[in-house]
Amino acid sequence: MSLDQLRYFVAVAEEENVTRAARRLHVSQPPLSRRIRELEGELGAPLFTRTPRGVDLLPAGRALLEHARSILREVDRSVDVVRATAERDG
Amino acid sequence: MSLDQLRYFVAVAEEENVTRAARRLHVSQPPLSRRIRELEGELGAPLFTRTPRGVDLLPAGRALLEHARSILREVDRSVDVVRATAERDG
DNA sequence: CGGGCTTACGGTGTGCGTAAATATC
DNA sequence: GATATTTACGCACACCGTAAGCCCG
Repeated sequence: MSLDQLRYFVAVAEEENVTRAARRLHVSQPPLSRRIRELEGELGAPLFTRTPRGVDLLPAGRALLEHARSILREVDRSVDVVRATAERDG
Repeated sequence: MSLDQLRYFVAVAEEENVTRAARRLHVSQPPLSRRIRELEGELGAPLFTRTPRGVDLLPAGRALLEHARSILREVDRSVDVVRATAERDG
């Protein structure tokens, strides 16, 4: 599982649609779809159901969404903290 | 910044020595050294000072170490939660 | 010299984009 | 037929390991 995969997942979960998420992420849709499937494969659990209009979050997907957001937030914060610390203490 | 980079960083920080960290991670030392340098480059801040015996954590490195451990813990926990949720709710 | 970090280099695998296929309304 | 996801395919980039180089006690 990679941070990119989590970012991809969050976008798809928020858009509930792979095509729109791909546009938002500035990547093409087939690789995005594939990486979501790979993520589901790694976790051993489906995260979405596929519908004619897009995708719907399953309970496991909703659980991951919270965690993914939290992880990505902490990553961003870490970068800020490290830079600020380097700035301050040389 | 990738999760692998954070795992590599944590090992080097704990061992205070790239060679030992490489053994622990079952990777060879040159790529490990390079990825640490790349991480420093991405962050725009050095994380270690190089010494004849190995490496010493700088303040920015100590700050990152805490965050990295926390992030990696949350990643592991997320996997558990997602699997448990999928198990429970089908 | 010995131990450690770094640079050089070649190979492999992962991830992307385009194009074609499949499915549902 | 339109909109959406998935599969096929070829290519580029990232990462690794081996080998060689560099620095300091």
